[in-house]
Amino acid sequence: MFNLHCSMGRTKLVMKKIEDPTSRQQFYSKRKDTILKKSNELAVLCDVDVGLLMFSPAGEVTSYSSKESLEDVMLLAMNKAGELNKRSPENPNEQPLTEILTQSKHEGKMVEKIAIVESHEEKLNKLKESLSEAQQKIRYYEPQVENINSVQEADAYEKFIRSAMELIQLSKAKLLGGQEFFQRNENVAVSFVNTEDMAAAGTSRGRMY
Amino acid sequence: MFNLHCSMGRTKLVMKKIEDPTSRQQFYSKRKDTILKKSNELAVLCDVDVGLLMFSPAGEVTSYSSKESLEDVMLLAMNKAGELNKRSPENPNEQPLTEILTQSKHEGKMVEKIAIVESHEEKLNKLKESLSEAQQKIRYYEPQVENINSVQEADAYEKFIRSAMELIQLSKAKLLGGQEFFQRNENVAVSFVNTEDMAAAGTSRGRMY
DNA sequence: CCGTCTATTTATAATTC
DNA sequence: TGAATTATAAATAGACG
Repeated sequence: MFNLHCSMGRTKLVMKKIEDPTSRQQFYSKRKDTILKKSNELAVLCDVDVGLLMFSPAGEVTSYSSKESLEDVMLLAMNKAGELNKRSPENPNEQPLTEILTQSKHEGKMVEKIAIVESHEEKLNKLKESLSEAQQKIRYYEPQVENINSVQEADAYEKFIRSAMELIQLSKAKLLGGQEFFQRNENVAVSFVNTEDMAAAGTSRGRMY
Repeated sequence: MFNLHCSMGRTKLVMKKIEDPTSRQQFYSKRKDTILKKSNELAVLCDVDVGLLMFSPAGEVTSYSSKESLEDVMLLAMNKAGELNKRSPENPNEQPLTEILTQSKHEGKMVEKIAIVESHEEKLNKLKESLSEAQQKIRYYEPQVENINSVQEADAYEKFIRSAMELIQLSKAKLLGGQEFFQRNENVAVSFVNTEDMAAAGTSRGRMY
């Protein structure tokens, strides 16, 4: 139900607490630096305020802020939040623009993500279906000999495969000029009797029997 | 001396404010998501507390915290040491941070959603691969006559299909007591010569000529 | 404006020294 | 053990639609 993996490098990691303390601390140190670096890049390149707090597995605090102190950034956010609380009492209908912007953006994104998840679920199911269908079909063409228990069953498989063979033979005949309908190959001879079977074979695609 | 550049991709960027507002906003959006994701990874993999606050160029606040609220993380840090207490806020907690708390929850859910999307994408890709493989195989068995342009091509298909037929014939022969290897059917006769072709057909999958 | 693609750079897990 | 190396995955800038 959740993201199982993350990260680059030789292999992917499971999104789950690293149990070995040494590895965990090592991991933390590296990743912490990267996040710090990227936070700083964001703050500088976009000229925005960023505040960051991280606790190491040992409890050591690392903080970053684009302003003098992290508190300044927090206060900014608090003020922002406070602004959102202000409503003009005389005009209850009049919502502060900032509130509309921020809230709707959040909601919008949530809805968007949920939509993506749903669409993926749909795609997944369709794909699974297609795959299962395709694999079923392949079972007809590549039957497991040990699973065939009767001549009738074998005949059913054979019929199916024969339609494919007929298609090819037909194709070859056409390519050779359509003159010799009965083809002879180095090591295989196939003869056809009527075209009904061919037609039937041609339309038998998609559904099995 | 210092890091004058940053980033991956086609070129390096100068560590300086992006002047074009559109580019800046675009840059912010992408990078913000990455930092959120990585912060979450750090929190989960290392089982530590992380708090993050980012302002967009437009002033929109994005927050993340591994705890219920960013406030919790902040308080943790404040209790930890005076490191962050350079300035004691003149209006301490005059405004409860309910808004931030709410936003944190939103972001937390966002992270979760993003994770789901990613795991789905992974599954999707795997399925697509399997399906494409299966369909490729089926193309050998159900060639589109109109797409076969040479006898050589037709021969390749034929060999492939023949191996399936041989399997069936073999199976039938066994079921019938292994006496008649050459089967005769109502309207089609197929004879086999050697098994080399089968092997060849079996390995020729993937690419046609 | 927003997604997609691709070449390139970064980040980094595993491994080596 | 831990710093350096290597192989691999992720991030992402720029281009295109």
